[in-house]
Amino acid sequence: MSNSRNRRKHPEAVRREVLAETARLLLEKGPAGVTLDAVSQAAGVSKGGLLHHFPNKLALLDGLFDDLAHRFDQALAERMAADPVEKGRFTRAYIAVCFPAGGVAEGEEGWKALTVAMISEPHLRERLRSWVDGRAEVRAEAPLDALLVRYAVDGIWLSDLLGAPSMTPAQRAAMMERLIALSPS
Amino acid sequence: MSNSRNRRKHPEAVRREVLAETARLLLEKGPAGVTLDAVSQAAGVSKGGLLHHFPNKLALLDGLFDDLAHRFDQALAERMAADPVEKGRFTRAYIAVCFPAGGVAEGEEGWKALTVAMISEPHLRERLRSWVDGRAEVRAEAPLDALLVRYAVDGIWLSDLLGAPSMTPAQRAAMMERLIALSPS
DNA sequence: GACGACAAACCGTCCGGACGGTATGTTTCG
DNA sequence: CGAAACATACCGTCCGGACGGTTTGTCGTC
Repeated sequence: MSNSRNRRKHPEAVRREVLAETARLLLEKGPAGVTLDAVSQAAGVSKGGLLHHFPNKLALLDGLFDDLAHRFDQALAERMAADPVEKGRFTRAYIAVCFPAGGVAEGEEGWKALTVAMISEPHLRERLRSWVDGRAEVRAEAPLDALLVRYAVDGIWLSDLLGAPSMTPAQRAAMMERLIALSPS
Repeated sequence: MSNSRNRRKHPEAVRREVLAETARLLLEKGPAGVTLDAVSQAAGVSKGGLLHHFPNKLALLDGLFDDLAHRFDQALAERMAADPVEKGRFTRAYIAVCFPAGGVAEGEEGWKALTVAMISEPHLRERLRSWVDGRAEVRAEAPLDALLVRYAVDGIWLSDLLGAPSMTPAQRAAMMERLIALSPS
C-alpha cells in the first residue's frame, strides 16, 4: 500500500478497470466487440497505455482468465469454509457461487464473460482443462447426483448468459432448494 | 470434366456445404476463424459465389441459425412422435437429442456450433429468445424436475463443447438413466 | 428439338476501413 | 536523475463487401 499512496494514477486500478471493461464488452458486444481500441477507450486509457499493461491481445485475454479463475476459486473457498458439513460442501458452494439467489452480485457478470471468452478463443479451453485438472473436487469421482447438480447449475448459467426467458423468482427459489436437496449429505 | 465435388448445377448443395463449413470453422477455430475468405475457401467456392448465396456475413450466420434450429426442431419432433407415453415426452426427447448416448451423430456437431454462434453474436440471442417463445414446451410451466433435467442436459452440452474432462462412458450411461428417471412420468 | 433470349449461379479483383502491433515522445513518482 | 506509467502517431495486414464479367441452366417459340 505504501507505494500506491498518493500516486495520481494507480496502475493496479487501471489494470482492473481494463479487465472489467474487457469482460463487459465481451458480454455485451460479443468477442468481435473486444478490440484493443474499444477496450482502451472504455477503460479510459490510451491504446499505448493498454498495451503497457498487456503486451498483446492474447495476454489481455489470458489476464482476464487468470483474474476471473482466481476470483472464482476464492469465492468457492470462502463458501466452503463457511459450510460446517463436510459432505457435499463443494457442491453446495458451487451452487451458491454460480446460481445467484438474489440478483447478480459483483464479479458474477465477469464469470459469464469467462464462458464467452473460452468459447471464443479455443486457446482458453486448454487453460480450462488444466484448471479443472487442478481441482480435485471437480474430477468426477463425485456421486452421480453431485455431478447432476453441477451440470444443472451450468445449464442455468448458460441460459442466463444467453438471456433466454428465465425462471420466475419463485421457480428460482424452488430450484435452488431442489438442487441443495439433491446434493450429497 | 465431371468434378468430384459439385462443379455447378446444384446450388442447394453449395449452400449446405457453406453452412456445414461455417459450423465447422466456428467450432474448431472459434468465431474469429469464421471469415468470408475462410468459409468460401473451405466450401470450395469463390468469395463472390459465397456472397451470392448470402449477401453479407450476418445473413450467413442467420442462415446457419435458421438451418440448425429447424433441424433441431425436426429431431425433437421425431423423437416425440416415437414416444408412446405423453407425459414427459418433451423432456425425454430433449435428453435423447442433446445428450448423445453413443457417440456424436450427424448434425449434433452443428448444434454445438449454434451455441457458439449465439454466444458470439449477441444478435442471435434475440433470435433464440423468439425461438423459445415459439415452443410452448420450453416455456416454464413444466414441473420443476423437468426444468432441472433440461438444465442438466444443457450443462453437459456446454461441458462437452468446452472440451472439459468429461464423464466416463459408464458415468454417461448412469447419468442418462438418472435423467430419464427424473423426467415426469 | 433447335435456337435465341433471359436469368441464375458463380468467379476474380479491388478498395476502404478497421484492427493488432510498434516506435517514440511526455509526464509522474521515488 | 531514472524508471515506470502512460500518451500520440503511425504502419502493415487482413477482412468485409462491392463490382463487373463469365459461365451455366431455363424457357418460350417455332
